[in-house]
Amino acid sequence: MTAPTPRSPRRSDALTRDRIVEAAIEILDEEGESHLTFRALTSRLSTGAGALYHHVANKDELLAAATDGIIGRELAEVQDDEEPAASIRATSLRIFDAIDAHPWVGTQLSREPWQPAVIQIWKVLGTQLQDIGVTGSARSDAGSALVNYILGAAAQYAAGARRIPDDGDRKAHLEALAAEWTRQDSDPLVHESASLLPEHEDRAQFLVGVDIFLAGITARR
Amino acid sequence: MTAPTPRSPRRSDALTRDRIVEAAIEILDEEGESHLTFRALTSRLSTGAGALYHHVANKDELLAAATDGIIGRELAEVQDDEEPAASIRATSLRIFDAIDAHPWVGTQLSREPWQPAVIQIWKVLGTQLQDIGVTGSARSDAGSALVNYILGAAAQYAAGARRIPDDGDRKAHLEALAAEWTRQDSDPLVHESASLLPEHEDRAQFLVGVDIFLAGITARR
DNA sequence: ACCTGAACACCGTTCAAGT
DNA sequence: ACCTGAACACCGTTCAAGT
Repeated sequence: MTAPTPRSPRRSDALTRDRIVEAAIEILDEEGESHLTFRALTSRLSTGAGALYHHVANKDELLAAATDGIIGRELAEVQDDEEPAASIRATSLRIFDAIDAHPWVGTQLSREPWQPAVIQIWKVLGTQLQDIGVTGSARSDAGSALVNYILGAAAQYAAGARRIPDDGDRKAHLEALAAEWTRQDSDPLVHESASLLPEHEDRAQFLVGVDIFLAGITARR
Repeated sequence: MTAPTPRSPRRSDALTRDRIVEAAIEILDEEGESHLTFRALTSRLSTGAGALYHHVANKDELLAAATDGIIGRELAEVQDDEEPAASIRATSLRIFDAIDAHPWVGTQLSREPWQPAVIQIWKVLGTQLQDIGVTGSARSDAGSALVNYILGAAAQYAAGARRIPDDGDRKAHLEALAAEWTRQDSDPLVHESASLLPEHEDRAQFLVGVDIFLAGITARR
């Protein structure tokens, strides 16, 4: 244990790990994943590259910390519903919405299974699964299915949203994509999928997936 | 001028897109994702960078083509079982095994939703869902849930396998990870998960996830 | 201890020049 | 048309030198 050392007044702009992670989140949100570089960070924080490495091991750790920051804030808001299945739906939607607001989080979450943000998700959903009466290795199996579904959907929707912006042109984009599919492929199933594409809503479809897994977990209990 | 043109041993034929994709798959399999560079490719194919760009638009397209090559070969082997649910299990396991053999495929599949390999997976599973009696927008919802689960699990297991090699030390690695979890976290749920970790089998757990999904589809039909 | 910023060892991609 | 390979505009990371 160290004795409380008297310190000189902290410079208000002292570099800390948190400040670096915050700056990284700003760049990721404002300019996108490809613009997060150590050079952009040093410029935004008016420092040198070596200073950043004094607080952060490398870029992977920085991305994991930024992701953990976003997911942590979101999961802190989770309030358990009286109906345990409703809590699982709410948690899943929170994660979906966080990724919708920060697409880079969707990419990062599927990159490293034991990063802090993924462990957080596991813990919250694991507890909620316990609440609906799933325990032991069944909980571990159900949790893995649900987490893998959420992370997979997250990555796909995030990548899709990056390509097809959710603006006024969204429907036109989806119609163009549907037209491309039907042109390239005569399979009637592809045609049917293409016809459904323009009306497709990511968030609603994501929730249907959560419900399918919940129904499956209940059916097998 | 003297007679026949000297050629380097690997360069016995003209450069084609297929030859480039094959060489990329070799590098990815033998040396890993981080070693696939255009410089490594030019060296293996005894050519220049510009020549590669004459056949392939960029690195993303090359990775998508390599992934499509692996997935295409694997799905071509799919034979429909008499029991339609068994066909879905078999297809899912084929994709899992392909990713187990080529971890980079798992990473790539979750990067771009409308790449050829993902569309192939959609088509095969969509047809098999049709066979168990799911049609219209229900098929689209179920297909999205199943594909997202498979791709999410694929990415997680592939990233995990990269960190914890499936060799004699696997169990020791998992025990060390479990010990780390329990040290950092006193939550009894985390302790229970940690105790299950060393005996955990990715492939079996993946299949349980597919079964949960199938049970959910059946329950909601 | 904390920070600076030049230097190192790479990248993907382009393009004038060759056959 | 197809190919070559140097050049360009970047990267993440390191490290001797400063305060």
